[in-house]
Amino acid sequence: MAQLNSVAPLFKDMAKLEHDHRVACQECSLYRLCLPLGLHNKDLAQLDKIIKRRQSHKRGEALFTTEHAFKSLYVVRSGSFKTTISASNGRDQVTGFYFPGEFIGLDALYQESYQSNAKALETSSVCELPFDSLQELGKDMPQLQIQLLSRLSKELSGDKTLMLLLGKKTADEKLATFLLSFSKRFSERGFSATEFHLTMSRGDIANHLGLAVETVSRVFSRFQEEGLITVLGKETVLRDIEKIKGLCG
Amino acid sequence: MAQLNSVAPLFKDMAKLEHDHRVACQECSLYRLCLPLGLHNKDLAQLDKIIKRRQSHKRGEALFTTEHAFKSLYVVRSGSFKTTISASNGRDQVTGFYFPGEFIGLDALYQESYQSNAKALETSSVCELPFDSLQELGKDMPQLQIQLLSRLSKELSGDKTLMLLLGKKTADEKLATFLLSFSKRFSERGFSATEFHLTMSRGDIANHLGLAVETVSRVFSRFQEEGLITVLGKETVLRDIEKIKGLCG
DNA sequence: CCGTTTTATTGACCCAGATCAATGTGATTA
DNA sequence: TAATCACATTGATCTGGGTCAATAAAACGG
Repeated sequence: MAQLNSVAPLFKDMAKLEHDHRVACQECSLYRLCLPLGLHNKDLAQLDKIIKRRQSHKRGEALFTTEHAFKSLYVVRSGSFKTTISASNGRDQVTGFYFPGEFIGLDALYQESYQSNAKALETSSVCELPFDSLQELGKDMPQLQIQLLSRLSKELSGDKTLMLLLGKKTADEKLATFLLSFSKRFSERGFSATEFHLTMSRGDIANHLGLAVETVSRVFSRFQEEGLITVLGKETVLRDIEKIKGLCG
Repeated sequence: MAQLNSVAPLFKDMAKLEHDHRVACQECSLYRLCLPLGLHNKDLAQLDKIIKRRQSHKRGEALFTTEHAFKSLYVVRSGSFKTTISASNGRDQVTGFYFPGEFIGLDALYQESYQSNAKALETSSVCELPFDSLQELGKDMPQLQIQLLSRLSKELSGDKTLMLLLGKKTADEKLATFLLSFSKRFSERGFSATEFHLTMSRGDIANHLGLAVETVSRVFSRFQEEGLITVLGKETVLRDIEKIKGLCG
């Protein structure tokens, strides 16, 4: 489908985020989206020392599961992840998608045990923050604690919004809200707000939004017929953002 | 209904929590459920100084709304509250119910503006923690920061569980889960795990669980027919906790 | 205490979205 | 490059729980 050719270069840009994983916070392109924001240079250097910059995870690989012992928080460095929790009967819920600069594992620190499973959606890398060291560092770096609190609070706020979505919105509203949330997050990261690649499967999207895969597929198709979007598999173009906004409820 | 007489004394005990609202943290019966847990006496005294112990709020009265300027976090001292967020079109979602010792307003600190509305479900009182002072105090009281992080993380974890409920559970499973969650929280507060008073309306319960009022009413009735519970308006007795557990999914 | 309003229950009916089924399409391996 | 497999789309049908409607029963205000 020719009209999607213009999108391709973007996905190459995306790959640039998979830069050398040893680069320090100071030079990291994610700086302004990440934990160190607001830290003084000296403090930043301290923080830098405790961060383990890790190998990349392949698509489908677990970053952690509820079976693993809690040791670290993670910040996405490149790529994307999903988190899930499971009911006793095997059903599970995709609780979130995570992009560069976002924290994974914040719900673990209450009981110091992972409450969810995190899995890479594509080849992805993370910065690992050993929680003990982070705690230690926080004792004489109040700004770091404040940043952490702020991150937790942000995720909390997002989750409440998701409760509204899951509890009160129709399938159309859910999809529209989902698309706009991604548009916002991509543009915050310097990518196009209207043309992007959805790294997760339709199944993951459906699960996250409390819908059946078939419903997601149908709504995508209908949105396309109505000229709101263009979809070709995972490549997505928002053609009428204003109208999509109007659909969010 | 005679079999509910035995429940009455409990609701009187409940009223005891509405004790003198000037009592200091050190003597407060909520101590072990509340923020100061783990603080040294000296620190506790410091914290005590910044807390504003406030008048009680009447049923239906707002503790804060998204219109109010963010100034404080609150801990429920007696009674109960609900929080809601609103979609643009007027629909709203009950995001949580809050009991003595629980924090309200944690989702506000990211943007330093309230993201939800909090309303008293009965005559209730709170301890007000001015955020500026709390922040200041946190700078040389790492244990306090850790407690705060822990509280946020706990709420986050609870919200993920609620996403699972909203996205994946049937009406029966939702109600069963709801009842058990209350049972747990009541018993943590020294009340009966099997006999309690639900302070919120059927409408609030329905909204919170993503159901219609009529459905909640019907499931309550059916659970009663099946001998799982006894309900008389808001008075509730769990008659077969094990079977209810089995229904949670 | 009574009249009014709000909240709860119960029944009858309906629909958004789930489930079932068939087919298509794209990735992965050899 | 064909075979396999996981994922996606589309259509047909079904159903859990929503909506509408009619009481009933609390809660409230005077």
